[in-house]
Amino acid sequence: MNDELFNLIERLANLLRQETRLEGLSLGLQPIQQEALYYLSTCNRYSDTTLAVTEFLGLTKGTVSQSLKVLENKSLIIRQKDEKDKRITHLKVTNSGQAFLAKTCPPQKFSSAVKNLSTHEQDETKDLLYKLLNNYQEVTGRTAFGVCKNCKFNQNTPEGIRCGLTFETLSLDDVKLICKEYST
Amino acid sequence: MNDELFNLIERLANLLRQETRLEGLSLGLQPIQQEALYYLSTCNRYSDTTLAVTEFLGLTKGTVSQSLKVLENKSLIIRQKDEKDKRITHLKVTNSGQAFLAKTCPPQKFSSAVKNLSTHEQDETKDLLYKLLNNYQEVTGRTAFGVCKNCKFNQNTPEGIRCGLTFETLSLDDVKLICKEYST
DNA sequence: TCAAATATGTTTTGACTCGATACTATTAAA
DNA sequence: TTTAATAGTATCGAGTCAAAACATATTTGA
Repeated sequence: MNDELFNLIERLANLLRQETRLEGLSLGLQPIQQEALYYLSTCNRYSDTTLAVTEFLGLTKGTVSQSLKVLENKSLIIRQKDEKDKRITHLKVTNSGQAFLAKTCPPQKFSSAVKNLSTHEQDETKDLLYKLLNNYQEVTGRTAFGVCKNCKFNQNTPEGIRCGLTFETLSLDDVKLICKEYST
Repeated sequence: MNDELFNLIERLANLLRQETRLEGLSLGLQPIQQEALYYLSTCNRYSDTTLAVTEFLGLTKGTVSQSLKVLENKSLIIRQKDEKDKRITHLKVTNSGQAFLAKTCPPQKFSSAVKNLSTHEQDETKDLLYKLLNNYQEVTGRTAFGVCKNCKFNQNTPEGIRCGLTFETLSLDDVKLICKEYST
């Protein structure tokens, strides 16, 4: 059974990677670079660093550093030094980066395939994969990476939404993003 | 929605790849080489060629040829010339190849994660991913790769099970394997 | 019948990925 | 104030990958 699930996920991932390779051809972007760019477009301001990308992709920081350099050279991201901690550099997706992602991510044929499932099936698949991923992340002991508003540190106070870790106020857009400190 | 599904599959695949990398360390096997070996252990005698592996992994035949050379050098597979068509070479997994796969494929932590789902959830996930993969393969126009016994060419005659394409008799083990001619 | 087209597969080349290691700079801790 | 930890970059070598050229074997078709 886990055999079959393993096989299915591998094959879906192979197809995705293949389509991603084609979509990235126009800008000369490799699959892994597109994944990094996509992640940066979905994460919040606590999670837009080289190290966060490293944990998310499951690679080493040296490797990721190189991929990010490519994205910067192509003006798809820009670097912003952190105000308080000068070791940290924030990575922000530029407008042309957003434009590229809007066209290519998720790949068109994948979206078509998803649309051929019923709405109920789509929801069901999402829930189940989410459970599986959570289990897997727990077993491997990795950073969970979840959506801010579902996090146990997320506090809805009379003065607005707040993060219980940083004590900063969060906007309605903020809480939709992915955070590396996510915990349940 | 397809955004979320895309993201989930990518992340599961990243974790799998990472674990695969670790598991392959003992034999010096790269993730893609392990995937090829795993495929060869699950496919039938019509689908154990360089070209079939190429289609399955979605790479080019030159690339795959190199990965297979590594597997052969490590005595995890052997080559068998086809009797009828001398262009074709069949790739068979050796005993040590099978032993390696039994230990590492699917990765242990992934299996643990799957076991934390209920039996019903596991079945449900499998069915949904199977549907999604089928849709995706259809949209991309790729070879489907399905299990022999579910194929429209599979014929259950009084003289035994037969393939309607090759007209060869199939054993009970044969029909459990993956075939590149699979069609519904 | 026999040349042209097609199919299976290998080899080579160059761009890129990746982990490992060593390195710099900044911050935290003892 | 040393010492350790954190964030990140640079370099190296092994390996992936697509593309192209190549070698054989089979099929097609005039």
